Amino acid sequence: MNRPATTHSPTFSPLYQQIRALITRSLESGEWKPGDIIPSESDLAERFGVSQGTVRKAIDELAAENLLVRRQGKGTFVSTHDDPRSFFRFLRLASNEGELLRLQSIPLECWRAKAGPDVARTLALEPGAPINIVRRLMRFGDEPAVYDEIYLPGELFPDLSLDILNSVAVSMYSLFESRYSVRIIRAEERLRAVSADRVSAELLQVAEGSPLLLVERVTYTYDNKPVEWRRGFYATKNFYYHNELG
Amino acid sequence: MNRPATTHSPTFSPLYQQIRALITRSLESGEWKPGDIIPSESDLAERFGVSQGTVRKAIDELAAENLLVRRQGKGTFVSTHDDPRSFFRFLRLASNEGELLRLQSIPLECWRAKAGPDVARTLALEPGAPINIVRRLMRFGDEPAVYDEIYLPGELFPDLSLDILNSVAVSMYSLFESRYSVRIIRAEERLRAVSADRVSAELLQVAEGSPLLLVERVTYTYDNKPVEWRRGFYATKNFYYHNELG
DNA sequence: CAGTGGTCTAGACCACCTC
DNA sequence: AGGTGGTCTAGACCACTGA
Repeated sequence: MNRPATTHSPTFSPLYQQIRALITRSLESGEWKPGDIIPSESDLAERFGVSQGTVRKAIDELAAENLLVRRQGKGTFVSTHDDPRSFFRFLRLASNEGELLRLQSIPLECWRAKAGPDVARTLALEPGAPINIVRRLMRFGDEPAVYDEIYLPGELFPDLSLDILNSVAVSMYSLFESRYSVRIIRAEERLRAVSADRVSAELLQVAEGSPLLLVERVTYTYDNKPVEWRRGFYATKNFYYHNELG
Repeated sequence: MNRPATTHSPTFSPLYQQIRALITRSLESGEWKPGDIIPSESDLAERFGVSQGTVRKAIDELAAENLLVRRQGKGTFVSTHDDPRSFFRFLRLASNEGELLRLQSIPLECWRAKAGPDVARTLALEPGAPINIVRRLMRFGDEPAVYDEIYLPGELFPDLSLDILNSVAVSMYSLFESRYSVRIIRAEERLRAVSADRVSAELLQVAEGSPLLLVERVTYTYDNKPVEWRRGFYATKNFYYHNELG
C-alpha cells in the first residue's frame, strides 16, 4: 500500500480514502456482488497492509453511502435493492393516513427507440443511440398513485421487455442489479406541479387539468454515470411525497 | 464518567453516546451558543475523563447532524443559520437555468391568534394557546416564487412583529436563534400538487387554478420539539424543488 | 511557533451471532 | 468456542491555521 504523500503535497489523500477507493473498485468490478459478504475487517487490513482501524474508517464511509451494510456479529455485506428496507429510499411516497400500503407495479409498455436530444443529453449518450422506453403505473392499495415514463440506455439493458418487467416482484432496481449488473447508487430529483394531460389523467383516474406532482429523476451508478431518466406523475390527493431536511 | 454497563445489560449505551448526550446538553442549555467555538477535543476529553478518540467519535456524529462544524486548524464551532451555506439546507429551490439567484423575503403580515385544532396538534400545543401567524412572499430575482403561511407557538416568540421580521437580512431561522434562542435542527416536509386559490394566484402572479407545489413543513428543535408549521406554495414554472436520494 | 483538528497504529476488550 | 463488528485507549505524527 502506498503511503500518502506526506509533506506539503498538493495531492494529499489519506490512507483510508485510498482503501475506500480500492474497496469501491472491487464492488464495481463485481468481485463482491450485491448480497455477498465481504472479507472481514482484519482480512482486508492484512490484504491492504494497513491497520484494522484504517479499513474500518473506509468501510464507515461506504456504509454511510449505503454501498455496504454492517451487521454486528455477522459481517459486512454489499447492499442490495432486494432488501425491502432499501426500497423506500427511492420512493418517498406515503399515504395521508400513514397506513401500511400494499404496493403494486404495473408495466404498461416497453419499446425500443432512438435517443432524442433531451434524452441523449440527460443520459450522456450520442443522439440517436438506442434506448428503452417504459411506461408504468403504480398502485397503492388498489388506488392509482404514480404514472412513470422511464428512459434507459439500450446498451445497458439489451433485452428489456414487458415480460421481463412483469416477472419482477420487487423494484425495478433489483432487476437492474440482478439481470443487468447495473447498480443504482443515487439519484437527483426535480419536483414541479403540473396539470394532468389526457393520458396521465386517464391512467391516474383524475380530471384532465387537475394538479399533479411531476418528479423528474436522473439515476446514477458508479462514477456518476447516469443510467436512468424518469418522469413520474404523482396523484397527491391521498398520498404525499415525504422528505426530511437535516 | 460512568462506564457503560458491561455485561448483558439491556440498557447498554457506548461511552461516546453518553459524551454526545453531554455535549448536546451543553448546546441546549446555551453554554455554547451558535457561532461559538467549543473546547478542543483534548480539553473535552480531560473534562469528561475519557480519551480524545472517544470525544472525537461523539463530535463526529454531531457534525454529521450539522449541530457542530469542524474546521481543521481552528477548532469546532456551533453551527448557525447565519451561515449562508446552511441556508439552502432548508430551501431546496433552484432555478431552471441553474443561475445564482438573488433572494428576497417579503413579510406581508404578522398577527397573534389562538391555535385551532390542526395547529395545536401539529405544534403539540393546547387548543386555544397563543400562536403567531406570518404571511410572507419570497422572490427570486424579481420573480415571485414562494408564498408562505407560517404558524409559530406564541410562547416561544412573544414579541414577533412585522417590523422585527423586516429587520432580518438573512433567513427567519437565524432570527429565531439570535433573538429567541430557538435553534432549528431538522424538518419534515410533505409535498403535494394543488390548484392555486385566489390569494396565492394573485401573490405569485399566476392564473387562478394553475398548479402549485404545496410544501407542508414541520420544523423541530432539540428533543424533537415542534416549533414551526409552514405551508409553502411554490410557483414551479421557472423553479423546481431539488432533492437528492442516496 | 503553538494549538487545533485529522490520520494511523497496536492492542485490549466487549457485544453479537453462529456453530 | 470462535469469528464478526463495535468500543476504547494511548501515543505518534501530519495538515492546517493564525499569531
